Amino acid sequence: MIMILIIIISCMPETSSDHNTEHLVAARLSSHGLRYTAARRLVVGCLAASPGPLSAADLCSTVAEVVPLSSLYRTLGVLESAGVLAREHGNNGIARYELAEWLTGHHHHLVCTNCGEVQDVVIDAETEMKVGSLIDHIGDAGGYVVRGHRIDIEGRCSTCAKG
Amino acid sequence: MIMILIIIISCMPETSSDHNTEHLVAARLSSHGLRYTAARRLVVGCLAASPGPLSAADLCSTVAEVVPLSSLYRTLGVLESAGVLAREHGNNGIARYELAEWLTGHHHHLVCTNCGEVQDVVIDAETEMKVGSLIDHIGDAGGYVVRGHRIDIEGRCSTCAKG
DNA sequence: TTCCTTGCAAACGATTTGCATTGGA
DNA sequence: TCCAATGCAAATCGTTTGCAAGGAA
Repeated sequence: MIMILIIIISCMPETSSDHNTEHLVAARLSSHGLRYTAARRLVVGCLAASPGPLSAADLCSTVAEVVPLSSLYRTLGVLESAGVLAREHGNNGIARYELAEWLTGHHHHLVCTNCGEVQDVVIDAETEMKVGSLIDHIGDAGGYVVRGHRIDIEGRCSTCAKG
Repeated sequence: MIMILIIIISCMPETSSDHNTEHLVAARLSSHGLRYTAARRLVVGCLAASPGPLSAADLCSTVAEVVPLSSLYRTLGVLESAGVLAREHGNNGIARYELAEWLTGHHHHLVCTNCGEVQDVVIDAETEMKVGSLIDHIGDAGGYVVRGHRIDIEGRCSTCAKG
């Protein structure tokens, strides 16, 4: 089992920033009195390597051999409440998880209305600032104390647009 | 039972535009070979009168005496697939329904991160155009054929901000 | 008569949880 | 040793569906 784990981990793409992510997550968990176990590393690694948020089922297809479904959910729950992960719900009601923005940076989502794929997009700083300040004004006008925003851009991904 | 229905309907706020909505919905359903029954009128009426999307449970608390839960879900399903309603999922995974944008106009949502309330907001046309064109560019750059967008403004509603 | 609609109860599926066990610091 | 983490099975809960009865055109 440990060997399987090692194989899976060693097969995962790894960038230099991943090392930093690992370190930050470890520190965060430790400061919450939580351990950074193999299963948790595996989940964080998968999410760090993914171009967009993943559902429990998505993750399960990668980690099922080492992490049973119920443990996967528990892992996701722990990581979410520690602020390491963010959860969101697509239009089908299924939860998807991604690394929290303090780890990945602020970004938005391209959502394919055909195949359901979700892809991260980063907006250039200037545009983000423009959009952000417009949005903050709108929130204020509605009597809200604005804390943030989510933008989902809906359309057809390059694959589905061809069909 | 019919009397209860009449009482509930007659208690609902009704604006001049609601009459138009009724008419448009009736036409849409009819063109799909569907009937605009009392239960469906009731649901459409509730949603038209609401300042934001409602969950099945929200609706149920209003209509439970006349529409059992399973029928409510069926009603919502039929109205959605006829394009009368749009479904969305809050961060808790529970489905919320609202009238489709061709009935209400394009709008966005203020989401209270504390109490979960969702409120519609309309952005003035000029701002919407600016934001919209920025968003379309971003989608294009990501290889998407952009069809629309959703903006959720997150913060604390005026009630929760006081606490 | 035909077909849409309804209601009840049962089924589903994603997610959560109780409990006993394992394992790391 | 102590407490967090795990695995299994069972429970939850929002939502869907099969089937038989009701109702409008």
